[in-house]
Amino acid sequence: MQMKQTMSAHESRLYFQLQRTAALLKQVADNRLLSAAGITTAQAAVLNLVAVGGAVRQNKLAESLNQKESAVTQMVAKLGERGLISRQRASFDGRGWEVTLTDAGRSAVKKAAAAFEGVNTHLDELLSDTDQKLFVDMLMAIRKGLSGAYLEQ
Amino acid sequence: MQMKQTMSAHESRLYFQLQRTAALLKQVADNRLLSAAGITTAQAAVLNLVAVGGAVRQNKLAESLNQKESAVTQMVAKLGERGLISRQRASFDGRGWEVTLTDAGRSAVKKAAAAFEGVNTHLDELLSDTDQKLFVDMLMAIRKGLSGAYLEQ
DNA sequence: GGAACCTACTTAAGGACTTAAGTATATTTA
DNA sequence: TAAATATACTTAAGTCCTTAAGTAGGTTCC
Repeated sequence: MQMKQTMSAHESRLYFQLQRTAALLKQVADNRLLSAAGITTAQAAVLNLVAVGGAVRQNKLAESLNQKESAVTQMVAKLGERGLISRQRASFDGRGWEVTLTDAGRSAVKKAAAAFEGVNTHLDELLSDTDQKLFVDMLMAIRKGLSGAYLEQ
Repeated sequence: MQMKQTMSAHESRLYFQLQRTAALLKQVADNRLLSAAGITTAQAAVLNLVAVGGAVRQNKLAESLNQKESAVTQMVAKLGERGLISRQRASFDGRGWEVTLTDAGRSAVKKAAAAFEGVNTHLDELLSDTDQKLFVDMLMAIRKGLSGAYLEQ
């Protein structure tokens, strides 16, 4: 029957659909947060972790965000320049830094959270609760099945 | 009952799960393609469109990829440097370029497609056909509901 | 046929990541 | 306790995308 085609425009639909939807959703969220709070979703994610966790070490941030420490170094530097966070040397470890929010950072987080609610509300209108749960379950199944498969050697 | 929380570590589960899964899947696919064909998934996507479409204009590539023309300019420049594609002025329009594959480009596409099959196979093992269909339907529902919402003013 | 407009692409700057290699500071171990 | 190793972070270079502001060729329309 020869139904399977090699990588054509449509093949790997799941892959490309996932990437494209993620990109679109990120753009929408970025636009909203940017105009409401002056920060991006990536920045909001960091500020949020700091807001919740208090004085947070950069390696913890990297771990929570699933990113490399070098990415956190850059992000933290940028957020520091913008006056949204500050750093102090970690007690008991002269290598580490503890990141905390400034007043401006706290304010930005609050605005961002409100804007993000709008995105979530919109999402709620698009997918029912049951569907959302199902969707997230599938995402987690993919992540679980994928993680470690080819990444760590 | 106060069940709804504002942007905490977990809120927006759908959003972050989607972004994280997309990022992981991209990394896995990139690793595979990179070692098998020496190109990334983003590069493979471009080469693939050219392989299928023959002499392709850059604006068409941008449209198909859902990207800006400036992104295509850069990608095409890089692929040209690596000898995977070549460009010639478009017949009937002195502004445009037509992109075609070199032999090296054709070879890379072929290898990339084979490597991508591996990713798809892996995905097939993680989600049943029915689930995949459901999943893609949800992705499309999100995209449909989202597109145009905040992007074009 | 020339001014006004549109289209195809380019350039520059910037955001958010990655890998690889480097610098301190801690900790372990011989 | 000094040498070896591990940890926390930084730096540099590279990828892939964006927006905003070009440039250079087409097209319209009076």
